[in-house]
Amino acid sequence: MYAAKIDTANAVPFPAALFPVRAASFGDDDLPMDLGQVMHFARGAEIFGQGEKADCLYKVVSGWVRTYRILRDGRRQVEGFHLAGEYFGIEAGGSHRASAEALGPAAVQVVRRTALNDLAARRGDVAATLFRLAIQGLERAHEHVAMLSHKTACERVAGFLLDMAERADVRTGLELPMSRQDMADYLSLTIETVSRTLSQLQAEGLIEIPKSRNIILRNREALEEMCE
Amino acid sequence: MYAAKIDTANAVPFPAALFPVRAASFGDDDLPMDLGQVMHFARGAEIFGQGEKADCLYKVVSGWVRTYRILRDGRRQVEGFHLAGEYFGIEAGGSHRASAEALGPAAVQVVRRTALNDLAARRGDVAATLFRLAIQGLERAHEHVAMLSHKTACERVAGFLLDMAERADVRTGLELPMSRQDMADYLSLTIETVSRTLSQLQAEGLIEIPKSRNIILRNREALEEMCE
DNA sequence: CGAGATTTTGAAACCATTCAAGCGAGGTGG
DNA sequence: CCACCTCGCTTGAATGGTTTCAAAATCTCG
Repeated sequence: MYAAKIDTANAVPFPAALFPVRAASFGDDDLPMDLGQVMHFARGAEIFGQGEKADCLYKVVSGWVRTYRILRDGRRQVEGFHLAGEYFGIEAGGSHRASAEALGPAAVQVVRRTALNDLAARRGDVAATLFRLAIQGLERAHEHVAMLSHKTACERVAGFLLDMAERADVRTGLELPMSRQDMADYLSLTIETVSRTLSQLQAEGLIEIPKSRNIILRNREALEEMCE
Repeated sequence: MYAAKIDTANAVPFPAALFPVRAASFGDDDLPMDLGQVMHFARGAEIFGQGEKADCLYKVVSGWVRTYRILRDGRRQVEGFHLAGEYFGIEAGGSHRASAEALGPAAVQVVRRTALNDLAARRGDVAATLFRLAIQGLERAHEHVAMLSHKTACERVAGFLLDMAERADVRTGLELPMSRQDMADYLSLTIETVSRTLSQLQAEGLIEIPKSRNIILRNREALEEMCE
C-alpha cells in the first residue's frame, strides 16, 4: 500500500523569523491579514497535520501547497493544490480534516482563528468574506466531484493541465512542482495511467514534456475541447 | 444522452399558504429561521434552478430534496439528498450553481438571504452558524470526493444505504424515495450497475428488496465492513 | 387490462488497474 | 571520472470491473 514518504529532516519551518505583514488593502475575497505572520517552509514540510487542532487560517504568499487526506483504506486523496494568493486550512470543527505540505520552498501567511473570529464579530464585511472563502472551497470541491464523476483519464489530465496553467497564470510553459503520484492522488488515477496519458498527449502533439515536471502546452484549444 | 424528465404540470409550489414559523430555540448548527416561511412542493417540483438568482437559504421541514447539476457534457450529477432538518441552497455568488427538486411531497423553510445577512451583521452567532453550515457542506463534498475516488460499485452502494439509513434514522427498513437513476447519478455509476449491485447484495443475504424502493438491511455489520 | 416507465438481467466491449520490467537523472563513494 | 545505487518516471501485457447495448421483467397508473 502506498504511503507518502517525505524527508522530515529539513522540514522545519523557520521558527523565529516571523514578521507581521501590512496589507495595504483587501478586496472582496481577501481578508485583512495584517493580523497574520508569514512563515517559511522547506520542501515537503508539514504546515499542519490531519487531526491537529485547527486554530489558524492560511494563505499562500509564494510557492505551492498541497492539502490531502489519508483515507480509511490507507490511500491518499489529494484535495487540492494551492498557489500564491489562495487560502487553505478553513475547517469547521476544532481539528483539521486534512494535512497540508509545502511542495517546494513556500511562504505562508498564518492568522489565528481567535483573532479572526473577534474581528468577524465586530466587522460584518470580514465575516462575509470568511463565509465567501468557505463557499469557494465548497465550489471547488463540487468541481472536483464533477471531474471525478465521469471523466476519462485523458479528460482529467488535460483539465488538470489547463487548470494549473490558468492558476499559475502561464500561457504554455508549465513548471509543475508536484510528482506524478501527487497528480494521480488528486485525479484519482494511478501514476502509471497519468504517465501513459501524458505520453499519449505528447504523441498527439498537444503537449511537450522536455523534462518530466516541465510541460509545454502546444495546443490549448484541443486540450480545452477534450474537457468539453 | 440522459436527460431528467420531470412532469412540471403539478410542480407548482403552494403559492399563498405561506405561514411564518416560530423557532422555539436554535442550537449550534441551527439558524433562527422564524424569519422564514414554509413552502410546500409537490413530487418533482423545482425548488430552485441552476443559474437562478440565489437569494434564499433553504431548510427541509419534511420530505426529501435532491440537489443536482447538469454538467457540460449533459450528464446529471446529483450532489446530494437532503432530509428533514438539513440545509441546502447555500451559494457564494448571486446565482445557484445547482438545481433543487422535491423527491416527494416536501415542506421547505425558506429564508431570504438579505434578511439573514442583516441578522448576521448584527449577531455574531448567526454569522458563525452560517459559516459552519457552509463548512459542513464542504466536508460533505469532500466525503463525496473520497467516495468517488477509489471505491468499487459495491462499496459505493453499501455506503449509500448505510448513510441513508443513518440520516433517515432507521435501523433496517429503508424507504428510499429516489429512483435508481438518482442513486446512479449520485454515486457516479450507471443505473444498470446500481441495480446489479443491489441484486448481488441481496443474493449475498446482506439486504432484502421486497419492493424496489424499499430496502431492508439484513446484515449491517457486513455492509459496514464492506465500506471499511 | 393495457401502455409506458422503471427496474432487472445478459453478453460483449472498453478502459483503467495491476504486476512487472526497463529507462533516465541525480547523488555517493571508490 | 566512472561505476553504482536509488528514486521517480515510463512502457508493456494481462486482468478485471464497469459500461454499453440489448432485451426481458416488473411496476404504476389511467
